[in-house]
Amino acid sequence: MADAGFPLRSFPPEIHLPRAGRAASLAGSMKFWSQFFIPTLKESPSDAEIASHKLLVRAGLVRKLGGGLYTYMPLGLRVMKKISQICREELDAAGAIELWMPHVHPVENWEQGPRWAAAREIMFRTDSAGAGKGRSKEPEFVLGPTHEEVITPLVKQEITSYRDLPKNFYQIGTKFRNEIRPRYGLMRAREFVMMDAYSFDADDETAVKSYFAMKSAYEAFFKRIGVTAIAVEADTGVMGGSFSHEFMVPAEIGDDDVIYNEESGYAANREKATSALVPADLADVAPAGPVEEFATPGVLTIAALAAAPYSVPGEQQFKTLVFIGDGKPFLVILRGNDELEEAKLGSLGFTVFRPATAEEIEPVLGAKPGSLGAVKGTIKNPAALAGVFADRAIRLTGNGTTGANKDGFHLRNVNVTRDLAITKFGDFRRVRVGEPDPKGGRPLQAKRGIEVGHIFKLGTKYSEKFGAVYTDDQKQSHPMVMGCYGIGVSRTMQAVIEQSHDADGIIWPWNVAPFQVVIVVLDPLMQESADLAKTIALAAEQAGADVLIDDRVERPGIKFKDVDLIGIPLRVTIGSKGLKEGVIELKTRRQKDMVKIPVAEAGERIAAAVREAASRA
RNA sequence: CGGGGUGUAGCUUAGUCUGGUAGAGCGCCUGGUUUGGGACCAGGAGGUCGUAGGUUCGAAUCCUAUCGCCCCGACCA
Repeated sequence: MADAGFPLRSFPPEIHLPRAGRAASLAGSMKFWSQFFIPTLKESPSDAEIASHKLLVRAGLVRKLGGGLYTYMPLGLRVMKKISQICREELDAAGAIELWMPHVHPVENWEQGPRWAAAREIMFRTDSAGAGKGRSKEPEFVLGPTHEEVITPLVKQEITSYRDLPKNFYQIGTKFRNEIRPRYGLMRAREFVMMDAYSFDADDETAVKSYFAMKSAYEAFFKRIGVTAIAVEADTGVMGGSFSHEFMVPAEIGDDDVIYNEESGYAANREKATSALVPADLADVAPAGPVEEFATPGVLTIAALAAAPYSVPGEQQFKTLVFIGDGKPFLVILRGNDELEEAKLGSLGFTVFRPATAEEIEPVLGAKPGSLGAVKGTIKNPAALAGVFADRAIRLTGNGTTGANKDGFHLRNVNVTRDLAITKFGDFRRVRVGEPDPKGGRPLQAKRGIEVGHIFKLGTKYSEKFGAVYTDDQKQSHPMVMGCYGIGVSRTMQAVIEQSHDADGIIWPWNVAPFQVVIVVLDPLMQESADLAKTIALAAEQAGADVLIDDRVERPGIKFKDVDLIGIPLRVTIGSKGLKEGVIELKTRRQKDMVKIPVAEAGERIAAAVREAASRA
């Protein structure tokens, strides 16, 4: 068989640009499909549910090792590198400094930190009973899910003066979380790639500046990689801290609900979202009379009390929930028809909390679930309670009904201020679509989103625990004010696919495409095709594109299908049919139509197309 | 952790209810015909039916245990 002029691997050496003296870059490294490795699949793997997960596998970007564990294949790795590099550039521009920390942490760091109790569940750790395997004592290690417990002691050690602040350190690397249920490919993985950054400031004012500098860097980052991500107010969760934004990619398959109103600009994670349901100047309803007890045999639910013969509407009931926070029971009071937003209990300051069991409830309140209440004087052992926390919305309810803390009895004419033993009001209910938004009073809407980034203003939670203090110009010692910031790099790659694909495959945004130009050589054994491919590839590469040359000896259908699947933005087709007319074809992944370009102008025109695409990206 | 499903060739799967020679498509290998949107013909290789025990003359199939994976829920920096 004639190998004349091909495969393209036999390129004469002079067309390879010299490496010496060039900066390290992905650019200028054209690949030949026949020499590269892009194992595409016609069929979707049976364990993939969502489009982006199927495409990740079908396009040969990743392969699964086990649940939530993935190999990044050569093509996928190229995308990951590009996303990381853009992330790096934007963070550097914002003044952050890259470093690299171990991902294996001594467990002591975590035991000393503020969130060990809450975080240990999801952390991989060495077997503390590992002794007896040859060594009498095994040190214990955990795999880092993030690095506050490493960076804070480091900064404590290295930075002691206000002159060295502020500082913002970041790294891009592997993170480990033993997710209870990994799913959707890279969306929720056990091992994943994340950028994490940590800012240290002398005071609150500059810490806020650092925070918003990072917010801007994030916005620039997501814009550059070509993904729509919106910043929404978020719950601080286990991280703690004073405020927080999440960056969400809108997508049906997202894990989070974003509550928003387009006109007012309000946007928040449902866990954090609030509404203007309760007016600030709300006056209490006048009591209709003294509290009355009445028998409600067998009535254990809000719905049962709302039904005949009692007919007390849900919003006229007070719902009493019992939780155990750091070992002590506490109560949460909501309107009967409202749902608890459990994340909001995080603001109460407990390290860990969970719903109480029926056995735990009875000795404290004096009744079983279904007849519980918080009316003064009815609680069996009020001294045992860590507090009674009431959702503000219960103030909308006057002369309501609640459990009597006596099985089979309820109380009516219950009024919030007069009758309930409330420690503190707060926002604990889940908002509903249609309620007035807190910014402009317009109706709230909801959509699903994928969380791809998260920024927190942490305050001094970690610096105090680890003693990360500095001395100011008055010789006074203060804890540093911290912020922490994360971007899920691998998750972002999948979010891009989820947001940018069609029935044929992925449509990569220019800046993160594994290759920006693919040259489909339909007759790779023809010398003329091979020569032209070389010329065009060089021109495209010199214009700044990463070039893939499909030099495989395959039928055209297979080549076109593969190219669409892997989503390369610009496609140049060289075929004998076109060459007879003296033309090649140029087509974008996004558009169906193609333009014919005279062979003589090919290099120049392709280079122009590359420059144009790059300038638009 | 609770509920549901599933495990058969590299991939997608049929067969399991009702026990009796393990089948197909894709992919792969050989030869030929093809050649601008996942071709066709002929031939071929490839399977401890997740694993371990049990029932049976006989188990992919029935029973028990166990492991993996997927979905729903809980959970989720």
